[in-house]
Amino acid sequence: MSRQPPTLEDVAREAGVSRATVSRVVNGVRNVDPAIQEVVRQAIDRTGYTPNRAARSLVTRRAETVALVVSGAGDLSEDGQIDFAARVFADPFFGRVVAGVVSYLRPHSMHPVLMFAESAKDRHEVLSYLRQGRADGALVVSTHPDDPLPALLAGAHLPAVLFARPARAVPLSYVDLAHRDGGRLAAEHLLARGCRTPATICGPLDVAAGQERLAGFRDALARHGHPYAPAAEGGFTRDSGLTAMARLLADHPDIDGVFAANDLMAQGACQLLRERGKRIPEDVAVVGFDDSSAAVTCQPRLTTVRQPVEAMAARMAGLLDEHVRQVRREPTSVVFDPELVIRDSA
Amino acid sequence: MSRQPPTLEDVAREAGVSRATVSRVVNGVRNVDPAIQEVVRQAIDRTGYTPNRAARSLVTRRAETVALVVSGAGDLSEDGQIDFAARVFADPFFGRVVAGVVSYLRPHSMHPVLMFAESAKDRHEVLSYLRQGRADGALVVSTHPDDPLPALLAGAHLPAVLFARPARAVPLSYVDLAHRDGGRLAAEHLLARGCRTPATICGPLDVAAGQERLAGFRDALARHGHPYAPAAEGGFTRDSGLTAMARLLADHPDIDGVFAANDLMAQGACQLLRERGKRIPEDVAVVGFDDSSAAVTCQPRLTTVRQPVEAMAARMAGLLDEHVRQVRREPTSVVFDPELVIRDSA
DNA sequence: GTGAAAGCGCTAACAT
DNA sequence: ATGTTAGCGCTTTCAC
Repeated sequence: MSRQPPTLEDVAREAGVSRATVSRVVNGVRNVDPAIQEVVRQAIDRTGYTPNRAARSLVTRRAETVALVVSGAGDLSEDGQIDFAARVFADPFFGRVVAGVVSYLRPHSMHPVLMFAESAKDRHEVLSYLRQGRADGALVVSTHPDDPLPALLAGAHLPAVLFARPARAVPLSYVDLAHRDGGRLAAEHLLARGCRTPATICGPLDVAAGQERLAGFRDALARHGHPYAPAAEGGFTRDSGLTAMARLLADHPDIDGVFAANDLMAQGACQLLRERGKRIPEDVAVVGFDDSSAAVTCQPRLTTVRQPVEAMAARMAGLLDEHVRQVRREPTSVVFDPELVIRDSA
Repeated sequence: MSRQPPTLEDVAREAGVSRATVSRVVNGVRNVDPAIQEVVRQAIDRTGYTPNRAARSLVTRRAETVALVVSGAGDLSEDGQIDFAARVFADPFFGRVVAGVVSYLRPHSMHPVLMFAESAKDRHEVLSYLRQGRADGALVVSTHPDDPLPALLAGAHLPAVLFARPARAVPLSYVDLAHRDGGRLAAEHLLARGCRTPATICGPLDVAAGQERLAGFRDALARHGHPYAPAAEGGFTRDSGLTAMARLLADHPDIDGVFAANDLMAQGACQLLRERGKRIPEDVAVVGFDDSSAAVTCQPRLTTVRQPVEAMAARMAGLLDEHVRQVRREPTSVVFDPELVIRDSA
């Protein structure tokens, strides 16, 4: 049915020049007579020519594609896989990562291939994907501190950049947030609005982000004369925030301020608080973390510590690009600053 | 630093056979002596050989990659783009689509490239991406009835499969849900539990899914002696569900059952209902649609019409694969049946 | 400034 | 059953 797509050869014949010349104008290389350039350009339009990427990649050794891999640590069944993917995107965080990555990639005419790596087999697949040259490098978002993928990537000398500092040191670039400062911001805001007994729903303590946000919160509190703040650990999900809030309230009924280590948990906390008839922020002030879509969906709208995920993800893509182009050879880290966004909950 | 990766040639030399033989064992083609197979396999292990995809694609004319494109109808600015991507993933629907697509693709060692097409330029880019042979076909999820992409794809004879029947007929395969049956299911359940004055928060009426769910709901009601049911139009977002519910309640204070055309809107409706002191389902029963993660997050957990998004997306990928492999030549449609999932809200 | 020609690494006839 | 060979479409020296 559909005839073969036109090749360089076809365009060259049409324009009455050589393949090399056409290639030069296609790739915007100088040293081509403007008049000939025009002729070639017209021939391209007439034929509807589009360069064949495989052929180009074969010689340039670039795929102009990066792998965006969401990586766990487990070894899930096939059924688990599908849940993993769906669960991952249930958190507004990943949508923002995707948005940020694409915002960098698109203008550079690169595209992300989505990969999920939850098992040893998956991880092997990611490596082989890169080794096959199907992608020039990997952008990896680990969901688990024990994720072995970063080390594997580094060991294979494959270009990769991480979102967040890995639990175990690995010679790879990463972008991150000053989580500790974020915790501090939350504490100071709660104190400034007059909270007497602040508490926190912290993130999983085996994740650096969880630890650091908590540490920053407690440090700031301590510096203002609050030697102790109750904490209940959550799992960064809405439900876990809700149950953590219930525990907190049971143990310390007089709590009047809560810092939740992400917006989802803050949302859960708000829900429980409302069910218990507490007014927010009058009875209990709530500060979230991330400034994700959940922050504005929440009732009331969340005062929260903003993590500029889109910008971070874009930067991550930029770093990878530099590594791929060999403009940057040594691993580096870029740490972003959090920012307090004041809305209605505190 | 890193020496060139090994090629077929290297393996052949190492194994003492020809390139062709190595290629045969790599591609699992029969007609290779088991003993030689073993020798070759060892040589592959020893050299750490991985086939170069560009070279293979160049001759097979297959990228083993498909584009997963989320497509609108607008012509947004660069800033709009990033919002679009983030907004898209804010709906749990897309995470499920991704999960389903990946569940088919992975076992077939194919991978999805994520693309967002919100402007004419974007659409052109999708077309040229496919024409360049970087992806073998497109899986498209339109977010707008006026989306011109399906027609462009069909016009260019590029393999593509749609999620949901397009507003304007286009010779492309698609998967869809029997939305009308879904609306009927909701109506019958509400009636069966004794609702006297059912109403609906319908989806946007310019989208087929919105229309059909409403029509199915009203038809079923009519067949049971309810000639009229109040409807308020929402935009498939939580907020729009909340305000639609408010309108409904203002105009018809005696409503005792609501069918929301998706779970997000049902969630918004529940929130408003609770704020107004209505008990769910005692005072007002609520039925959602989709059975997304929002259904179980909701308070109370949502009785809802299940749309098997993952299975639909997987099937969509399967259809595309058939078209790409030319196993299927004519466009086809696969319509899935909805199913009522009873939980606590009705 | 332009063309000729040599591959990039692989698959698929075609020979043997 | 295995090897030989001819490309796939492109970029890139190297001559001119």
